[in-house]
Amino acid sequence: MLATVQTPNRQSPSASWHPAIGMTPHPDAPSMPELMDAQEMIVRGDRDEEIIAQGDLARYCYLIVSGCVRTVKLMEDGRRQIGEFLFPGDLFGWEALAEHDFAAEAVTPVTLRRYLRRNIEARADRDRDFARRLREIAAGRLRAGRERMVLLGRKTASERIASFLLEMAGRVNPNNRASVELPMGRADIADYLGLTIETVCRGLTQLRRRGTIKVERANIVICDRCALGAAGCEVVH
Amino acid sequence: MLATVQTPNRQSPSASWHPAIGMTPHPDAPSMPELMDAQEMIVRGDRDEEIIAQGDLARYCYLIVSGCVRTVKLMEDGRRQIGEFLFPGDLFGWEALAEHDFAAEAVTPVTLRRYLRRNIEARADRDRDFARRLREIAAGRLRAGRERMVLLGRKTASERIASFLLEMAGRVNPNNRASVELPMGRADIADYLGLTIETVCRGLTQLRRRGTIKVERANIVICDRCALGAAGCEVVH
DNA sequence: CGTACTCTTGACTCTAATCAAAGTTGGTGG
DNA sequence: CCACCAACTTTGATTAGAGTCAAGAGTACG
Repeated sequence: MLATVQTPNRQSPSASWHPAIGMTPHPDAPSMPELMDAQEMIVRGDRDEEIIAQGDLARYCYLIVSGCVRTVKLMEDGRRQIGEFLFPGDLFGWEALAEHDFAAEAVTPVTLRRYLRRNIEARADRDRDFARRLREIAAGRLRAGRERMVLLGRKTASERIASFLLEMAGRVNPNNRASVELPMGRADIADYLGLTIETVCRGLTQLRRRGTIKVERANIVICDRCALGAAGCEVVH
Repeated sequence: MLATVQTPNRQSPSASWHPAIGMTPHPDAPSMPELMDAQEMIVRGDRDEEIIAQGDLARYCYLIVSGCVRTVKLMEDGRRQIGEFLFPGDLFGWEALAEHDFAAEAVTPVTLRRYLRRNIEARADRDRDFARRLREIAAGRLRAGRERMVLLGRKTASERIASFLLEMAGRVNPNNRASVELPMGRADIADYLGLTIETVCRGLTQLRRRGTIKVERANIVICDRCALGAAGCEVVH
């Protein structure tokens, strides 16, 4: 759970004020969306590193520059539910109240751009396009959430797995949707889909035996996109 | 699937332009939150009436004045997932893109205040407090959604039922949390919790036999709030 | 080269779904 | 006012799908 510090050319004396991650200001970081003030910082995190802890004071939010992040909710007895996997361009943590109600962890090594939440709010107050953009982001998340409730509440194990592969095929590498390099392990997939590791494996095996996909650890090749859509109860319009 | 028209003292000639619900403008309707322009209307809906259909052009959104509404997503084979139950003061449908991605139906007879979505957007653009309020609403929904993912993905049937009763106890009648008059039937509860009707019944029976609750059709009395919290894996802070 | 993971497969168990039927309740019309 | 019907709820018996437990196969890394 340690953090790596990106060190561009100058070192900030106030680099250690974040509870979980060491960091350094970085003046000319990539500006994925049409963001933002000064005071933002580039933050790096190793695999499995905690970026936000559940219950953290919600001072910051983050934009993913590279890598993959999972949001996690943990029950007291250890049961775990992953809320979403996030990818470059995704903003998270802005929608908190006083405290973050979920943890965010690096699935792969990540580069993040960190913002003060109050700066986000301030910018939303004075910039209507930005505010509108925030509403769109929120709307998108709400839609995705409803779709996931159908998955978690009503789909069978194999349907969940097929849906998952299609979702990842669209998100991980939008250029080549026929092949996915999954950044997360089977345990994460299971906790995302409300299943166990074993059931995820069996589901993948089943799809492989049918010739719908090829599986080689993290690398999934989608051989029959239609069959996968059907297996995942994809709604055709 | 018919709609009742509230007829105050004057009749609008343009009263029938909504596909699903007949309606009449009403100049002095209750103004639950700090809303809004003219052009809003009071709409009434009977039990089980469809307010928004999945795929509807997203022109309107609604504020609940009285009654209870469910948001529904339907799979092609009929499996159903209820996203949320909404109560007076709740706004829904504002977070759509071009089309509504879910249906909204009246659980009980409802009174709604209808707004043009573009008016909401316009008001958000020029009124920063209103925009902020919208963000807060969205944030609340996102939080609730994550909590529900834990429920749907990781909780057992009895845990879901206990959690549900506590949630409703807090929402239906915040004054008296010891007794809940559930507005929805067992089928709706089942589709909200990702269970079957039978499992919901058995769960309630189990809680009743333990003396945790009393059940009389829609009326639930919570006898042992602590036991119910424990049964629902309520997180204590 | 061995150790520690992660992934996969198999055998068995158990929770919740399915199928079936018997209460309850509320509304309607005689 | 009462009887009947339809819808909803509850309970029981059985089944099926996913979880648990256990062990083996691959891989990555020191």
